[in-house]
Order: sequence, then C-alpha cells, then structure tokens
Amino acid sequence: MSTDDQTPVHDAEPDARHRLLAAAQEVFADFGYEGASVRQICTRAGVNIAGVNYHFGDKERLYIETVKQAHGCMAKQDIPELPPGTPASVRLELFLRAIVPEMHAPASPSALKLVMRELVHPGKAAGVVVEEFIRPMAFDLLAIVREILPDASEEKLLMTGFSIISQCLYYRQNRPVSELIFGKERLEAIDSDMVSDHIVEFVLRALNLVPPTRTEGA
Amino acid sequence: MSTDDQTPVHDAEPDARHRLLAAAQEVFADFGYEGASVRQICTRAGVNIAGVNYHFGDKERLYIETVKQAHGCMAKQDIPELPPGTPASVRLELFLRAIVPEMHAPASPSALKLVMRELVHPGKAAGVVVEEFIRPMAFDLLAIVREILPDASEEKLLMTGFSIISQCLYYRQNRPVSELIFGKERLEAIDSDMVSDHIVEFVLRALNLVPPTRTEGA
DNA sequence: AAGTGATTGAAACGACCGTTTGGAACGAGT
DNA sequence: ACTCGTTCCAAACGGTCGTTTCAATCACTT
Repeated sequence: MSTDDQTPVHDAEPDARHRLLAAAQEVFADFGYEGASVRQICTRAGVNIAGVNYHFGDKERLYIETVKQAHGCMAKQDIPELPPGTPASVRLELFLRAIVPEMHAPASPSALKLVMRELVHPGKAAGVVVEEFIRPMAFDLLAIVREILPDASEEKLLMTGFSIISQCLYYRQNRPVSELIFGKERLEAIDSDMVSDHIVEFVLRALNLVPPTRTEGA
Repeated sequence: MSTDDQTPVHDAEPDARHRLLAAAQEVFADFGYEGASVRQICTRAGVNIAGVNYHFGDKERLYIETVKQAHGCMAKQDIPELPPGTPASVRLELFLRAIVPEMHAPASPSALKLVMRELVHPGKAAGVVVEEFIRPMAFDLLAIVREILPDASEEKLLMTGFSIISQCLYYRQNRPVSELIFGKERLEAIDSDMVSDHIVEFVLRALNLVPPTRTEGA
C-alpha cells in the first residue's frame, strides 16, 4: 500500500488482486452473488483458490469490494458544470443526455450490470452505492423538477422524478425481456442517440416545456 | 444469514404438492433460484425432502412449475372489453389504470416478485411467461400507441411504449432502492391511486393528448 | 383380510461449496 | 550467508447442496 506509485505495471499480467476484482465483476454480474462460485472467479482470474482468502478475507468481502470498485469506476462520468442562471429545462435535458447513453451503452457493461443487480436486490453493498452515487443524483434530479414544478407537492415531485428516471433505467433493467418480446435485431436498431432524443422530447412535453423546436410534423 | 424460520403454511391442509408450490413461490421470490434451497422450501411447506423429487422430479422443474403457476394466477386480472370505437386515449388510460395498481399493490406480492425476477434475469421459465403473458400485453400497448402516433416509425413506437411501461414497472422493480434513498415512510405516503393519476397525466401530456383532469393552475 | 398402487419418511449418497492449512517461491534488507 | 515479510500454491477441511434409496404408511379395490 505504501509504494503503489509509478511502478511500471506489466499490462499482460496485472496484480492478482486486480485480476480477481476484474473476474469477480464479470462473474458476479452474470450469475449474482449466490450463483457465482469463488472457484469460477479464481479460474477466470488465473489465481489460486486461496487468493480470495488472502487478498479479501472471504467471498462476501470480495463481493463488496467488487461492487465498490464497479460503482466507483462508473461515477467518473459526470454532468458538466453549468452557469448558475441556467434554466431548469436545459439542466434537465443535459441530465438526461448524460444518463441515458450510460444506461444504453455503458462504458463497462459488467460494472453497470453488477451495480444494478445490487440495487434491485439490495445486499450488504447497496448502502454505500446509494449513499455515494445514487442519492446525490436523485436529489440533483429532484432539485431540477422542483424548479420546473414549484407548486407541486412532495409526493408529486417524487412521482415525477420516478417517471423521468424510470425511462432511463428501463433500457438497462429490461433489455433481456425486451429482446425476448421483440427480437434482438429490432432492439439493436435503436441506438443511444435515438433514445436520448426520444426521452428528452417525451419528458419535456410531459412537463409542459416546449421541446427545442425539433418536432417535425406540428 | 439465518433465515430458517420454519413456519409452515397455516392454511388448511391442502395437497402436499400445492403446499410445495406455495412455499416455493415465496422462497424463490425472496432468495432467487440459486439462493433458495429445497430443504428451506420443504421445511416451510411441511413436506419431506423427497417430496420435491416425487412430485416434480428436481429443483429446476419445481421452479418452472412455480413460475408458471405464479404467472397464471397473475394473468387473471385483465383489461375489460371495450366497444370497437373507443378512442385510443381512453384505451391507454384504462390500460394504465389496470397495470399500475397491480404493480404498486399486487394481489399476490410473491407471485409478482417471482415473475419479475425471472423476467429481469431470464432463465428456463422466462420463455413461457413472455409468450403467454407479456408479449400479448406489449402488443396491446403498441397497438394503442400506433393509433395515437400513426405516422411514427417502428423505432419511435417501441421507444414510446418503453417510456410508458417503464413508469409502471419502476414501482415494482425499484422500490427497494427508492426506500433506501428517500425512506420507507415517504414512499408509503404515495398510494396506488396517486400513482395511477400521475402516470396517466404524465403520459397523456407527453403524447399531446389533453388530460381529462385540469392542470393545477388554480 | 389381503393385495395394490400412490404417497411419505428417515437416512444416506456423491458433488460442490466457501474456507483453511502449511509450506514453497520470491525479493529486499542486514 | 541469513532472516523476514509477502505472495502464491496444492491439498484438504467441514458443511451444505440436490438427489436418491428403500422401507413404512395410507387409500382403496377385490
């Protein structure tokens, strides 16, 4: 831990600890905590079984560290700074255009898959992820909505936020069943930009905000 | 994690097979296929371990039968028949007012939980559920949307359907994380009717259909 | 009462699970 | 040379898993 600086790393053979985390991220994302076995993770990482005990203690702490690393590497992309007078509708659009592509075509699919799994069925690692990653984003969105609907009740604000964020989450959480219903090729015809444009338009219209003169027919 | 509460199903005393299905529905819904053990299911059902082999063959076929029964008992509630000339906006509102309460306060929570689990991470039983239950509902919704947006492209129709159904699914799929973010009591202040009203208004406005309720400009 | 097929019971099976052990290999400091 | 701390490995540990066995029991016909 003390001399972790600037030592040239061999790209082909990273630290066994990092290989374990990378393998665990994929296996936990694909099979869940119960469905994944430490032998499977160690085999994929090319590490002996005892390595998980040595580096992490046990399976549960390996899982927690894996989720933390996944959510940490995902929180990198953020919404750019905005001048203080920016209207709420613009901030909402930028919020959506930052979130939707990350949901539709994430930089690290297994990381997002793992974090989503943990959030839908919260376990020991959910608290940290919510505290550091989800809750700030949720209150950012609520602040924007509150500015758009200044007279709305607390419940109305929450439901409006849910209506907005749910459309973004859908493409991550329900892609498998969507492919089962409509087929893979019809889903792949929908790319990230189309989804962003659609959700921005859908949400801004629902909030009685004029979309940025992009409507073709009317 | 000691979750070995061995409370038998205190209904009357139905068939051992039905007790197994009922217990399996709860256990599979709570812990997933991998996390559930046949011993846990048999203990809760008050049935000997060998019963699952005798009545179903193995764990996997018990799981499939459980999912089938869960989705079958859920498909009961349906959208009422409508006269052929009913406008699409009315059919959309009725669709939403049928779906949303079942998501928000389902008749059998464990059945819905189990089916949702299987749909988010499709396994051997997902195909049947999609074929018999989800796909017809999806095409019903798409038909309504196509009538509202007759000139929209195939992709636009799909995305619009996703925007609508995602708001309904949110309250089932993301309730745990919502409670982690905002607290249980703030979520419980939102009842099923409020959610239905909100989603109907949000969706109809997004589709440029005037909602039947007045806006809060009072 | 005897027989018969369906159902249940207690116990055990082999396989895999997460975890642990004791020591081998390696490098750095004295 | 030696020690010492770190990292890795092969093997095995106890436990739980899903599954199976086989005898006991029940319901019902003859």
